[in-house]
Amino acid sequence: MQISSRFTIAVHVIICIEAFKDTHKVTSEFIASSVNVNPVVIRRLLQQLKKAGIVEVRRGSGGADIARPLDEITLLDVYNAVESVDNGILFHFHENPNPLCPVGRNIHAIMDSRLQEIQNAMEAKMRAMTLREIMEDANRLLEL
Amino acid sequence: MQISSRFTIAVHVIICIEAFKDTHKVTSEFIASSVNVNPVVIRRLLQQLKKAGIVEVRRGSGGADIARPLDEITLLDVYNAVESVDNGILFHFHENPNPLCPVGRNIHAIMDSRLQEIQNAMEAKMRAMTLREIMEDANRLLEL
DNA sequence: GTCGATGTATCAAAGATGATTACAACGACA
DNA sequence: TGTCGTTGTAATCATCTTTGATACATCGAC
Repeated sequence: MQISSRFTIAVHVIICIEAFKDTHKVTSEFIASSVNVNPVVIRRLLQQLKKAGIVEVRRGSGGADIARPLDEITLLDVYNAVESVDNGILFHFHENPNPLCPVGRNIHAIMDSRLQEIQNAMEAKMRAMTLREIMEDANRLLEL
Repeated sequence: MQISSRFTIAVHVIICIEAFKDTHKVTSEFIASSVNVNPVVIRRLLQQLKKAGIVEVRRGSGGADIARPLDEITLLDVYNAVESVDNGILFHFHENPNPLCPVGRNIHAIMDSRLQEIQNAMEAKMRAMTLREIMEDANRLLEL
């Protein structure tokens, strides 16, 4: 099972907002045409990013801005803003292991800390990547 | 989006096979009652684990065994056996970014290596956890 | 040949995703 | 103040994935 495209789209959205902030009014429709999805999908994502304090969106006049310095936004912030489900637990556990079986009774005690450790490793990597680094790479490519 | 319960169920299945190998015939029905799912779900999982060389399943007489030493089976082996989709790519990318937009044209170049790095961190953790360690923890709990 | 179990097809139910339409509310500006 | 472009959001739909469930041919041991 894969992590949904909302995450990669969200990064795409942020890069667009930053890259075109001086030359275009970056509306949901503008972003949607770069990502190639429906504008409503972008608006919904922008709402999630706004709730997380990552972007600001202007009603009426239209357009969006980044809400805080790029080096204070990590990929984990973006991920949690748009993907987080069920208290941010990555691994879905089968719901009702049989308490009458010794294994069923103890499977959580056996696995929970390990699953958490795996998730921590992934999140640590994401936390170490800031939008600033990503934007620097992007600018290098966009200028060519 | 969460990783499906197939992964945690698969680990549960393996622990059951190992824990009860001397005292029960470990059939799909037996395992299903510990996990609390339909036996067919277990049989499908056993097929995936068998294809990965992790378990052996006996037709006719019934029952399953672990196919190789527990310290040569990692959580990553189990994960790949039952969850792997789309060449093992964890992050689903939006399909058709606009090649006429500089950002759309370069989004893969900007993100692919970073996404891979995140996935690598997660897989490295899983590779470092063997079924042997897990079984040792399990035995400690099951004996109480 | 019987019997219990596996291997697998098929269908249904439920949940998530993303596309799309529609429209009220908003803010800037003439 | 009224127009206009845009956002915020609801509603609906098709599609996909997961899981549950039934059914049954096939297998291996006895």
